[in-house]
Amino acid sequence: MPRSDLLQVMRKSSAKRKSAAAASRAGDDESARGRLLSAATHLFCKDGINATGIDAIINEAGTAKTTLYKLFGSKTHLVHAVLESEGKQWREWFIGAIEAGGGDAEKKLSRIFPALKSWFSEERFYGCPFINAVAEHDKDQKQFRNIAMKHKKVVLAHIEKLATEMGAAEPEVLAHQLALLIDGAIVAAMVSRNPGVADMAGLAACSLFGPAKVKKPKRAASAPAELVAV
Amino acid sequence: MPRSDLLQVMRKSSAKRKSAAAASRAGDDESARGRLLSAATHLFCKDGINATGIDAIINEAGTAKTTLYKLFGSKTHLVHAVLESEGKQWREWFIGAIEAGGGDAEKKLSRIFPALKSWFSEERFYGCPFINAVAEHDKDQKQFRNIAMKHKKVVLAHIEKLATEMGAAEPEVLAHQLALLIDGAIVAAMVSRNPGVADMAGLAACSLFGPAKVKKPKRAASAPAELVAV
DNA sequence: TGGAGGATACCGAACGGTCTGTTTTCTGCA
DNA sequence: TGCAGAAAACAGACCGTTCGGTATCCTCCA
Repeated sequence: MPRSDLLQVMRKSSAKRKSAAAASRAGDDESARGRLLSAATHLFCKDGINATGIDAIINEAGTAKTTLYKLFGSKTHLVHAVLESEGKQWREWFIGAIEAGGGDAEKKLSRIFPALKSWFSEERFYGCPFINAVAEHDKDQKQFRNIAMKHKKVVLAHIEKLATEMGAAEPEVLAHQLALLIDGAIVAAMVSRNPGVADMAGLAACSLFGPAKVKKPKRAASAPAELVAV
Repeated sequence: MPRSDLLQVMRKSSAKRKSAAAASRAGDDESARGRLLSAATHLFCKDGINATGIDAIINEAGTAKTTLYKLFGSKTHLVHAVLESEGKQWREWFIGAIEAGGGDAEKKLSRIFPALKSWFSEERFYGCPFINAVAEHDKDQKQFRNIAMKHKKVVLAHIEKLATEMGAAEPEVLAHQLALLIDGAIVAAMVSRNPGVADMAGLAACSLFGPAKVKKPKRAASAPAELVAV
C-alpha cells in the first residue's frame, strides 16, 4: 500500500509536464506503454527473455498486469515490440555515432569501435539483444533468427555504403569482415565485461582497411594488462 | 508402454557390446549418465537452458527422473556437467583439427577457419554453448561468465602459442584478434546458418597475419551469393 | 539377493494469462 | 468553469499448466 502510493505520486509528478500524445521514443516515455517497454527491455537483456516473468516486468514498470495485456496482448508480442523498439534505437544511435562529426568515409568507419567501446562501458550493457534472443531459443526455428538478420542487414548496408565511398577494393567483403569483428567484440565484451576488446577489434579493423591505408590510431592496445582479461 | 518397451530393447541391444566401465567421452556413452549428458547437451544447445525442462531431457535420454537426480543432484549441476564435458570435447576437437596434419605454426593457424566451417556445417550446430549460456542468464552475475572465460582462455592460449611460433610481431595481439573473429564467426553462423561466414573470417585473418605474409588461399570468398546471407 | 535403474504419483512454487472491481485521468458539453 | 461520463490504469485474486524436485514402489539381472 504505502509503496504503491509512493510510486503513484512519483509517476504523477513527473508525468505532469508530458502531453498525452503517445511519445515515439521509448527512452523517456512516461506512459504505461513506455514504462513497460523500457522495463521489459532492461530485464530481457539483463536476465534473459525466458528467465524474466511477467510479474517482474510489471513491478519494474509500476503498472498492472491488465495494462500489459491490454497494450501488448501476450508476452510474445511484448518481446517482439521490445526487439523492434530496441533495434531501432540502437541503429539510430550507432549510425549517429559514426556519422556525427563528419569527415570522409574512412574516418566514419574508424569511429565504429570507439563508439562500441562507449556502449560496452555502460553500466547496463548486456550484449546484443538479438544475438541473445537467438541464443536462448530453438535454433531450428527461424522466428528470432530472421529478426536478428533483418537488424544486422541494416547495419551491414550502412557499413558497406561507407566502404564503397572509401574506395575499398571489395566493399562488400570489407563490410562483412567488419561486421564479424563487431559481433565478436560485442560477445567478448558481454562475457568479459572488458570494454577494451573494442580497441583490439578497432586495431584489427585497421589491418583490414588495407596495408597502404593503415594509420595506426595511437596504438590504443599498448596496455597489455587489459588483454589478459579475455 | 509400447514406446518405452521399444526404447528399452534398442538400448539393451546396442549397449551389449559396451563394458560397464564409465566411458570418459560422452559422445558414444551408452550408460544412463552418458545418455543424460548427451541429451541435455543437445537440448540445452538447441533450445536454450531455461527453455529445456527436466522431462524433455529424461525423455530424450530414455531414463527416469530419479536416475537424473541420483547422478547429477540438480538441474544446475547437470548444466555445469554439460558445459564442462562439452567444453572439453570441443577444445580437443578444435586443437586436434588445427594441429593434425602438421606443418608450421602459420599453416596450423590457417586451419582454424576451415575447421570452424565444418563445425558450422553440422546439422546440430547451435552456436557456442558458453556464449549462449551467458546470453540467457543474469549478466550481473559472474557464474556463467567465469566458466565461459575459462574455456576461451584455454583456446586463446593455444592460438597465442602458435602466433609466437609463427614469429608474429605481437603474438598476444594477433591471438586476441583471431579470437574476436572466431567469436564473431560463431555468432554469425548461429544466426544466419550460413557456414560461409567462416571463409570470410578466414580471409580477414589473412589480413591480420601481416601484409608480407598474405598468401590468399585461393580466394574462397569469390562467391558473392553467399555474402548476402548475413 | 541386492543394487541400479525404471515408472509414476505427487509436491510447492512459479509461470503466462484472465477476471472482477476500484481509482484516476481525460474529454466534452452546459 | 465545472461536472458527468468515458476511457484508461490500477490492484490483486484466481485459473490451469508447467516447473524443478521428491518419494514410493517395481523390474531386472549380475
